[in-house]
Order: sequence, then structure tokens, then C-alpha cells
Amino acid sequence: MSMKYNFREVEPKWQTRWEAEKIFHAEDISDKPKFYGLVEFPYPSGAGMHVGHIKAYTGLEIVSRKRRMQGYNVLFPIGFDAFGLPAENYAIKTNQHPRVITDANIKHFSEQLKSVGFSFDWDRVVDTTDANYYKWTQWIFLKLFENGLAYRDKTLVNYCPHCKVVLSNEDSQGGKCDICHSDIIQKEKEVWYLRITKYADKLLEGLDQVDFPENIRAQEENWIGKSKGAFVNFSIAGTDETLRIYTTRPDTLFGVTFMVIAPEHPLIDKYADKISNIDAITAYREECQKKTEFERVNLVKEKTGVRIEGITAVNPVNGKEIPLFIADYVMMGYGTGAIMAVPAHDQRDYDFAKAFGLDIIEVIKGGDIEKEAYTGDGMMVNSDFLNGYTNKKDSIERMLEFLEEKGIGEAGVQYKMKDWAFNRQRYWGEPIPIIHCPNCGMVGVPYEELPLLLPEVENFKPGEDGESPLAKIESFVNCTCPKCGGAAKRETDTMPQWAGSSWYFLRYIDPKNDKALADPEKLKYWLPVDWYNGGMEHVTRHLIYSRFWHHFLYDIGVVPTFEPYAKRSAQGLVLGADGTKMSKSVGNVVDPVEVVNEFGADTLRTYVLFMGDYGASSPWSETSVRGCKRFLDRIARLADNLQDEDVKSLESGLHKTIKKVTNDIEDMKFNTGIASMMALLNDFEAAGKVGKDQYLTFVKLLTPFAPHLCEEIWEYLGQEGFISLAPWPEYDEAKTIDTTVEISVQVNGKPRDVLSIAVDADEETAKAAGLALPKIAKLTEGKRIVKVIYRPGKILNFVAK
RNA sequence: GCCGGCAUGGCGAAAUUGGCAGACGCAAGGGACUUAAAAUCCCUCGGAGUAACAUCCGUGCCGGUUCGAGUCCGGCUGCCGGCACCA
Repeated sequence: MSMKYNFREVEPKWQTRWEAEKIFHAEDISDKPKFYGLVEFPYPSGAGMHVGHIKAYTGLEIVSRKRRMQGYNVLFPIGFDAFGLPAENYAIKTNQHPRVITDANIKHFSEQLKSVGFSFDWDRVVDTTDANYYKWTQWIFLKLFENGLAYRDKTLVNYCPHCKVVLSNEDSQGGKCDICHSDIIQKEKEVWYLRITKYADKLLEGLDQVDFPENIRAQEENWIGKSKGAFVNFSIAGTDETLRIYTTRPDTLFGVTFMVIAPEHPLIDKYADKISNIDAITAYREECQKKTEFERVNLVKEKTGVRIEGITAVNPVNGKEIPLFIADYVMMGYGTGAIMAVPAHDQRDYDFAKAFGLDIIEVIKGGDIEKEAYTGDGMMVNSDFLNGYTNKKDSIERMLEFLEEKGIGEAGVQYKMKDWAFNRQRYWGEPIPIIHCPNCGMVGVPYEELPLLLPEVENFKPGEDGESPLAKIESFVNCTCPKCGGAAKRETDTMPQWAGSSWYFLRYIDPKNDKALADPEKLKYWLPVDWYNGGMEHVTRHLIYSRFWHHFLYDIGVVPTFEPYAKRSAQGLVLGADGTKMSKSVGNVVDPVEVVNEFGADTLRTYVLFMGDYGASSPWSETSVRGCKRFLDRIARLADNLQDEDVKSLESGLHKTIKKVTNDIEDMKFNTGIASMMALLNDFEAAGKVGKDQYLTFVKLLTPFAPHLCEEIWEYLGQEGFISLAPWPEYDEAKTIDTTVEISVQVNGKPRDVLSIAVDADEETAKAAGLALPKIAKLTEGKRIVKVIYRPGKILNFVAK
């Protein structure tokens, strides 16, 4: 009898057994240490999964499998983030219900995932479009609403004319729609917001409590964009009006020569009758409105604007009257929508001043304001009581004291992050559980009436007016007010795609609970998520949204931890064989199922981790896939070349490999872990025979990577149970240390020969042995040895003159 | 402009605290086995140089620190990702 490794038979065989015996089942609560590994659940698209998904999941799949073998109670779940526009658009195109499409896609995705042999606990699958799930999404929304964190506001919103939906800032980064990549336009509309800005500081503070890589941390901090500065009240001459501005440089107040307000600033309407050139200003405002966000930010190099005639502002620190402008380089959405302009020390103000022939007053020495604005440090001048200050921090502090003393301003902070636009005028999303009552205003749907079910409709198309398809369903819209019992109307917008994913990791902990989103005891046991892996593209969307919801749920006592994720990592992309991003239109997408069919799941799993640094992008190579297949085939063949006794010469290498693989998995350095197993296999083969126990230890190390093959070998060699549940190998540190090592022998820092020497040999011994080497003797002949540098086990260097 | 990252053979990539650059794999070339192919096994494989050694050069560029630099420091260049008239 000999070991046969036909992956097409072996892989389904073990997948069936694992599922039948539920060996990847997580205990709700247990005495064992717990490990909660989380991967970003997929959006079940019609296209199916591609190999990028496989790489994204395989990282923590390896960690989770290792943890089980180490005796942990492991929660490694999967689910589907299934609400969203692609399914709805496909529904409109093919005239099928999104439910039907979504169910088919989930089925397809599940089959694909199972064919790769992931060790998910399939009893805990969540589907965000399941009413038993979105009941709790709605429940959280009502809690947010009750706590003043969900509100409606009529403001300028990002609107995608193609998708006919309002988008959040996060969904319209770079002025493009995240779904269809069309240009976003600004539109005034009354929409729902979640007050994420109230949590800006907590979202920043929380970053100190978690283990996130530097780039992710920096991106989140950047997105939140906290800046420290001051609010200063300028007055409008001849009125008691206050024009409030935000600045990060209050120390430059004496250099203010004009002010600028955003085109949408309310001051214009308020003083329309005082403004003598109101027609010109109205025309400018209309022009700005027509520009897309993209044009306004990127295409307009020249500063444009109009002077507001008839009113002037007063600089509160020196009483000087200064002109007021309207210009689109000032944004209504940041600060107060108005700025004090210091052209000598801000390049934008400088450009504007040059274009309009305005005064430029230097208040900080050090630059050449004839040429450009100076933004560096220097001595204060032309600044009254600040003159002579040389330190920016001191002059800001002194100015803040002055402002507060006079009651004309105070220190303040600003954030770039804006509140989260939280509704979509579409069908395939969670209905927002709010009732509009003419008497009581907005009233939450009573908790006992949740879930508020998505009604059946005939036509999923959104209205041209930007109205949700739900608005056409009278039986849904018309209702009675829960408060006063009078006739009322339901909110018809639905929640955005990111709602369901903002808390899904909580539901995995207790997926079937109908009393609470999850049992508090179970939450206490499992939270926080120990390790969360996902894509970089979610850092300023899903990751920040879900942290916000979790902070809120912590504040209202629903979850036991402040931060949801103790550790976060990110996988790099799998690029096409041509080195570009995989895309349907280029035709370089690799289907994981085809790889499984041709090479096997174990080969696919091993390859996506072996291809390079886990966090970096690297191109697909089918020939390299074959290389991984060869590696697994060679391991299988070795099962027939064993002996009972251990082979002494392999012992050290085996222990080194256990150590290397054990540590590399923790650091997500899977590529070098696999490389060390390949190197050990080379040694095994070179040795001719291998001890059976040594071989089985090796196979255990490989189990997380190639579990099907390893189970087969385990069974073939007559072992009990599943290798997936066998104890993880331990290494003996003493056996990983060599007693004799080869060290480099250098002359004047150049490697000239190698010396085999005891690792703990003293300098005298090493020096004598080194000089005895013919090559070294020749090179040092007739020269004086000035210095000897010896690092035991590393290097011996003779400095010779 | 600001923030983060990267730059090593023909290719994907390795290289604890600075210590034999290129582990591991792919591709390529040569050979064995075979009627043949596939599969498998063996050898070579950064460049120049040599019969073979020796030797010299080599981690984006310029400079520095050091006995010794892919690694540390200063100054660049190029590429990738994120943000961006953010006051």
C-alpha cells in the first residue's frame, strides 16, 4: 500500500467529515482561552469570489487553525453583507426580486468558500438582509435616534445623479461616486445624518488602546483631521452682526487684510439689501453651484471671487476696516464657512490678494513676501503686543489670552470628518424605523414592532425626484402615530450599505438571539475581537463606522468593551498575471474555483500566502502555483519513506522550523514560514529516511496551510481523530541552537573565508583558528594586525595594515 | 501641498540587535529515466573574469558614520496608497 494523494477525492472527503463532526464549532462560553478571529464578510456579488477574497480570508484562517491546535476556543465566523445597490440594479435589469438574486449569490459564495476548506463555524452565518438580523440594525438606529445621534438636516449633500442617491463623504471621496464612479454634484436636500463627529475625539483616543498598523492609524487620524486653533469674532461695520471665523494661526491676526466667506454663507441673504452689488454676487453663487466638487477643487487654479460692496468687516484686534469677499476657495462645510485672510502667511490668501490687488502685511519675519507667502517660523513684527515674539507656540498662547480677555474669541478645535449621511433613496436596504407625525414630529417605531419589514414592491426603480421606491407603497407609507394615534407617514428612505456591517461581529457571538442583539454574558466572553483582518479600502469607511457604533453601544451599556477590535491587519491585493489590478474588463481575473479544480484547495491556500509579503500586493503566477503543488506532492510521497526511529541529523532543523513557523504565523510572515518548511522538506529528502514522529510533527505544522492533505496523511499513518485538532508542536529552544557554526572571516571588513567553530569559542581560540586559514594567512602576511573584531557565532574580522 | 509606504537577480521574493546579500520558489539551460510525452530525479543559474580557482563589481542616486551598511544618519530621484483651496 502506498500513500495516494488525489486532491479531487481527498478534499471533498475531509470537508464533508469536518462538517459532519462540526469540529470548527465555537463554544458559546468555555473555560478554554478564547480567540476571536474576524475577516470582512463579503458582499455576495453576481460575479462570485475571486482569489483576492481567498487571500483575505486565508491569513486568519491559518491563525485560527493554529489557535485550535493550541487549545483555544476559536470563533472564526463568516456571513454576508448582502444589502446594496449592485443586487438592486441587477434586479431592475432582469426583473427579479433582489431577495432571489441575493439568495442565489449567497449560495454560490458559500459553495466557493467551502471548496477552499475554510474552518468557519457555519452554524453562525449571518445575513444582513435577514429580517431577524436587520431587526437589530433598526434597534441600534432607534437607540442612536433616542440619544440625539440620528437627526435630519437640510444641507448640501453629495448626490450621485447616476445612482440617484445621496452619498456620505466617505462614499464620495475624490468627488466620485463610490458605486459607479460618476462625478458627484452638490444638492440641497433634507437627509438623515448620524452624529459621528460627536465621537471624533473618542475615535482618536481609542487608537491608543488598539494594535493597528501605523498606516491604518495614520489614515484614520488623517480622515478625522483634528486641528487646534481659535474662533474669532469679527464684526460687520455699522451693525451688531458677528462674523465668526476659525483659524489655526490666531497669532497672525495683525496681518489680516481682508475676509472671505463661502458662496453658501448665510450672511449674504441676511444683508442682501445692504449689498450694492447683489446681482454680481448672486451670479457668482449660481456659477459655483454648477461646478462639481471635482471642478471646484481640482480644475480651478486661478482664485475667483467677488468683493461684497456695501459692507465691511472690522479686525477686532486693531479696529481696522477691511474688505469682505465671497469666493469658492472657502468651503461652507469646514470651520464656520468664513476666514480671516492673512496673505503674507497663507499661500491661498496670497494668491487671492495678488489677483485682487489687496494689501499684504508681513507679521512674521523670515520669508520674502514679494515672492510668496511665508509659512515658517520667525520673529513677530507689525503686531503690537506680539512684536518680538519668536516662538509660534508662545505667540499663539499670548493671542488666545488676549482674545479671551477681550471676549472676542476663544480656543477651539475643528475636524475634517463630517457627520455620516445615513440614508439612501433605494429599495434594497434596511427601512429606517421612523414615523413622521404632523402633531408629534418624528417618532421612533416602537421596539416591539421591530423588525419593520421591507415591503414587497413591483417596481424597484428610484423616482426621478430622488425618492425611494418605498414612497410609492401606500400601505407602507400610511400608518398611525405610536404616540398620539393620529394619521402619520413612514420614513421611506433606507439605510446605507454600511449599516449592517457596522455591528455584524457582535451578532456572530449570538446569531439566533431574539431577545437582544447578543447575550451580554456571551459578549463579555468573546469581546473584543482579538484580530481583525481586512482591506485598506475600508479604513475610512467600515472600520471607522463600526468603531463609532461600538463606542456608542459601549456608552449605552450594550457592549462590554470600548474598542471592538484589539488588533487589525490588512492583506495586499492579488494582482493579475500582468501586474495590474484584477478586473473583469481587462480579463485578468482568476477564479478560485478553477484553481481548486486544477490544482486543489491546499495548493491555492499555500500559494496565496507564499506569493509574497501578506500585506503587499503581488502578481498571480500560475507556474508558481505549480511550484506549491509540487511541494505538497513531495510531502505526500514522503509518507512511504519513513522509519520508526528519529533521524538524529534532522532534529535541529525540525526544531528550528517549528520555531520559525510558530512565530511567522503570529507575524503574518506566512511566505517565510512556508519557505522554511520547503527547506526542511529538502533536508528530509536528502536524508533518505525520516523518522515517523518527525514527519508527523512536520505535517502538523503544515496542517493550517494544507489541511486536507494533512488529514489524509494522518489517517494513512493510522493516527486517531483529526489532525486539525491535534496539539500544535512545541519546540525545544536548546535544540534550535547550533553548537558549531560557520562564521564569516573578514580582513578589513571584506568577507574572505568561512570558519567552522564552536558557537561559544573565546576570542583567542577564534583568532588563532582564523589566522590558521590559508587564505587569511596569505592576506595578512607581512601586515600588522591592528585590531580584531570577534562576535561569537557571527563574525571574525582582522583589521590589518 | 500634507500623511503613510516602497525601491534587492530574468521573475515572485528572503536577510533578529548593522555581521557570508539573494534563503525559498518560479522561469531558463544542461543531463538522467522513458519508444515518446507527462511526471520524477540530478547539475548550473546576479554581472564581469578564469580551463578551473583567484580577483573585481553589485541591494534606485549622491554623501556620511563604522572594522563592517540592503539595514543607521543627511540630501535627492522614482513609484504605490490615502487625504487635499481643511483656513
